[in-house]
Amino acid sequence: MYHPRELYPSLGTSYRLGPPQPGADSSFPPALAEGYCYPDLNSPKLDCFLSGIEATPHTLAAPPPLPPLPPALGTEPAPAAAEALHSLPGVSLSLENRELWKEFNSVGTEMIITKAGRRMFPACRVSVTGLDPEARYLFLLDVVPVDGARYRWQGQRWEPSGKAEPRLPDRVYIHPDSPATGAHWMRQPVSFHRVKLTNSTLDPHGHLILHSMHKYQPRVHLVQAAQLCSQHWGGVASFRFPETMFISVTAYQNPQITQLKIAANPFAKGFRENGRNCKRERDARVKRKLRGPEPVATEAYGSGDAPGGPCDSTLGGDIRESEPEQAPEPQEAAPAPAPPCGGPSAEAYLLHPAAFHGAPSHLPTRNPSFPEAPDSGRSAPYSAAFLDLHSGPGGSGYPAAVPPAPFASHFLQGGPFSLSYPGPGACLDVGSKPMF
DNA sequence: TCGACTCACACGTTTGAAGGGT
DNA sequence: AACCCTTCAAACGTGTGAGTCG
Repeated sequence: MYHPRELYPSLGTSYRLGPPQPGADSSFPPALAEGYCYPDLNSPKLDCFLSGIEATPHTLAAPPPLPPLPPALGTEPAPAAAEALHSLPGVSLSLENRELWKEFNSVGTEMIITKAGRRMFPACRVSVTGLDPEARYLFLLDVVPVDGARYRWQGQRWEPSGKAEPRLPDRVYIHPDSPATGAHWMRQPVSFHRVKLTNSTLDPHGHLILHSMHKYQPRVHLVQAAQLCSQHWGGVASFRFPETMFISVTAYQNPQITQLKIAANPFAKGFRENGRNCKRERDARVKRKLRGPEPVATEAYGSGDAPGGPCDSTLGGDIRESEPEQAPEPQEAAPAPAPPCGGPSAEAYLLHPAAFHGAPSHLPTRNPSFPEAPDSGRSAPYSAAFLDLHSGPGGSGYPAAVPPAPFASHFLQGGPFSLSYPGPGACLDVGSKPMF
């Protein structure tokens, strides 16, 4: 694996990547292994469809040492403007519901994962600026392991308790509006509330597959794509927000998180203090049941807005994100009647996103010809069964102002992209190392 | 025995079809 | 015919707690 700092020494030392710093985070303790290198936190985990881009795998240099981890979650200062880099100059992302995330993060965010798939709450909701209004972009979300440890709740806090499980198939969630114009994306916040997390390794629904009791970091990727069936992808930028880090669980461990979720998530309204599903009411129901038939409840059941209950301003946008008035212009989103695109290509990605969501018939298979990454501890990547991303010029249709940075080569080799501060609190990642 | 996981459950929210009015 | 609005039922999203598994 390459590290951008080695490839591009001019980036300096504050590139945000590295092992946890002891004591840096009150909620999430440092990983077990001292000096553990983040597997690929700072590289877009899109190798599920990028790994097959090149016919022959790279010969890898020894992994360079990694710079330190970002400081405590939620307390991270804004990165220095000159340290970020990507190939979409001027583009910045900000986390819309940052306060809510920070509230969860201060306790230690947990995300339920189930066999059938569970939504993330809070959801990643970002607003973007600096896009070319005319150009088209894809918005992607993925979740990568933060370290090589498995965690256990010790009553008061999360403690590392052993090595992490082997890496699972990498999956990427594609925002349903993709591809859409920059104007569309900048018109309103972009919400990923439909993303579902699962612990089912054979999940057929395309949910993001995670291990329980592991720490993860969501990332948002922005990819410039000239058109729906584009053979050439343009600039790429990847963002992560430290406050969105979470531990995946099958049942909540920290009661504080449970209370926060109930308070903030409208779907859990029934569990609030005055809800019929709150513990007191449920206990009462059980007692009544034991005594006899439950009388019809006629008491005025409150609106569900518990006193002091949440006023999650993000929910409206999150949940109603796909409402008609926010739906893209027909020619913008145009996900429906797609022209036939033959052969493996980026078109396949756009036309068959399920392939990258893990639909059974399209699930990429491991490519044994690719050697295992030397420093990641991960298994060989999944080959791109449907994508053959062609780099280079020729009919991309990109504005001249945009560097002709082919998607594939960007992720595979990195590049001397112009620098741009990603937005308040956001850490901007860039694919600067080969994926295999 | 214990921790992690699964499942059924009750309840609230969201969604979209159906119907009626203008 | 084309809208707009309201109603309603089904689907979906929640946390809970009992049961299961290793």
